[in-house]
Amino acid sequence: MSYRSLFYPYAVDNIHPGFSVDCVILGFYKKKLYVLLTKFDISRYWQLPGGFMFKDETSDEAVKRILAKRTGLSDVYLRQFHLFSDPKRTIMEQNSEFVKKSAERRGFYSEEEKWFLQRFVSLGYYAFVKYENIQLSRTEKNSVKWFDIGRLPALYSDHENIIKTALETISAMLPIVPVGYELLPEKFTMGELKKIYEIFSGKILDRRNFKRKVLSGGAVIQLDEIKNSSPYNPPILYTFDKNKKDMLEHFSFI
Amino acid sequence: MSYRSLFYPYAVDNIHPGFSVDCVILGFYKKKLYVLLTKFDISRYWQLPGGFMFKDETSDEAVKRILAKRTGLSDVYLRQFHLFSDPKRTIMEQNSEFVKKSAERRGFYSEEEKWFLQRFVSLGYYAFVKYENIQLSRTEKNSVKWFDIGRLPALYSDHENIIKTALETISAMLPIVPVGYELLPEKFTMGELKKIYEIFSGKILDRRNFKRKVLSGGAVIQLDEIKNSSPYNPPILYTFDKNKKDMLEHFSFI
DNA sequence: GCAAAAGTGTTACTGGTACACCCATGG
DNA sequence: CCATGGGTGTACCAGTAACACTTTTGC
Repeated sequence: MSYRSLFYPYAVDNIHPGFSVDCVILGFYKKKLYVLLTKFDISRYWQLPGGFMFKDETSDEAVKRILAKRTGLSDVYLRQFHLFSDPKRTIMEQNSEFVKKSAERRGFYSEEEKWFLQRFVSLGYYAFVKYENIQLSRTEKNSVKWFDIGRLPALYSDHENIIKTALETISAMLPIVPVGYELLPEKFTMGELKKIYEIFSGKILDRRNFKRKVLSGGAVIQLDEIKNSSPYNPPILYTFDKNKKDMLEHFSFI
Repeated sequence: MSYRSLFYPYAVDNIHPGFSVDCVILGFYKKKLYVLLTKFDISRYWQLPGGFMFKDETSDEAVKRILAKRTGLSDVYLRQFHLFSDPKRTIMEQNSEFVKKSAERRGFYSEEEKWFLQRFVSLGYYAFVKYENIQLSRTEKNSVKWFDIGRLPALYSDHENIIKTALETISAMLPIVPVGYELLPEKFTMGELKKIYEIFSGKILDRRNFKRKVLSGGAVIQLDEIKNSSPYNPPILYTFDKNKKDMLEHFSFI
């Protein structure tokens, strides 16, 4: 059996040199924040979904392409947040090991993949997706899994730092990031929305004041429905007013 | 007379490939915002101070190096804000013309400079400097000038867009950017501080409310001095409380 | 009946907004 | 004496913070 290069479809002559993108894909599920990570079977580390930029692409297009491949989703809220450019961020031993294992499996060593053994700067993106909409497209060579943001496994390269920086950036910009809108499903409870803001802000919010403020903004409307699947006193469901979607980037619940 | 390459000290084998940095250096003087631009004598366009990143540098180090060379300043407030990656952002005709003119002047054409005729992505930084501290280090081949932000000349490549994006970014993040602290001299008047916030926010602020808010924060202290050089009723001078400098990144005058 | 989640309303305080009058200087 | 910049204080309103009791459900 023959293996295609693990770098496919990337090669030295079709990518922008020394440049990669990495994407911190966040999802919210049962009161917790999760980040989507992938692992190649021959790698010892989990890593952020990422890849390279073709010569005729913008970085946004590259990330969208990569993300569509991993999650099947398009139209995802996606923002670049930082370029990671420390010359020491690329851990050359990890990359060498990767190229070596890939070569072993293919049964021959190819000069072709030498381009991978150089310094890369990486543009970090964060993305918000609706957890339930994602179907993890695992293949035999490539696992994809959600990880609780508080319990990350050993990560490739500086990816732990990329995740940390993403979360800090989002926190700092919470008032102008539509984090609730993007992370929650169509219908959600006030408790879920509150929880998201609590996670990112690191503060406990008052239930009653939070609700009043959210509803006073007018972008969230109360439905005539309750979520009866939940235990205890069933909560009311809410939804975002799609007409006022634009407000969400400029108005804040916090 | 022989000319050194205009790209000196950059060459294909010492820079990170396909990557540049550009810096929007802002200064405040007499109620107006200025941006620092440079022009090579052989170029038809003004441009942002920028350059390339050496193989052993971070992008921050590259920008600091470039900025020190242009302005003589170190310890400048400097932040990356966006990576410009449109494949069409590099206007190849402009670059070709530049290489050609440079070659003509040197009297020979060198293959060496071919690396300049490729696609570059550029990491944008903004910097705040104290206008009065800058001495423009013009050379015979290279002009450096302040331009009123509202009256820019024809700019190289996508630099007009980079400036526009920088200003938008700063506006969006005004509450967490210490714009007053970095742009104003040691001693300043309340009117000057207010003007800076008005420029970035695009709003007219109430003099009395602004002052009250600023002083209630505690990071600005009133001096026992007036600025008697000014016309009309001489204003009181203020200064930032250096002990509370950290607050300025987290507290807002607006 | 107890624990957990969620529903509801009032009060007090603080911070923001709006606004008017006076003073100093230069032309 | 007028235009311009700057100094000062008050009154009102809105938004925020703090807070208690009741309901539903499962165990």
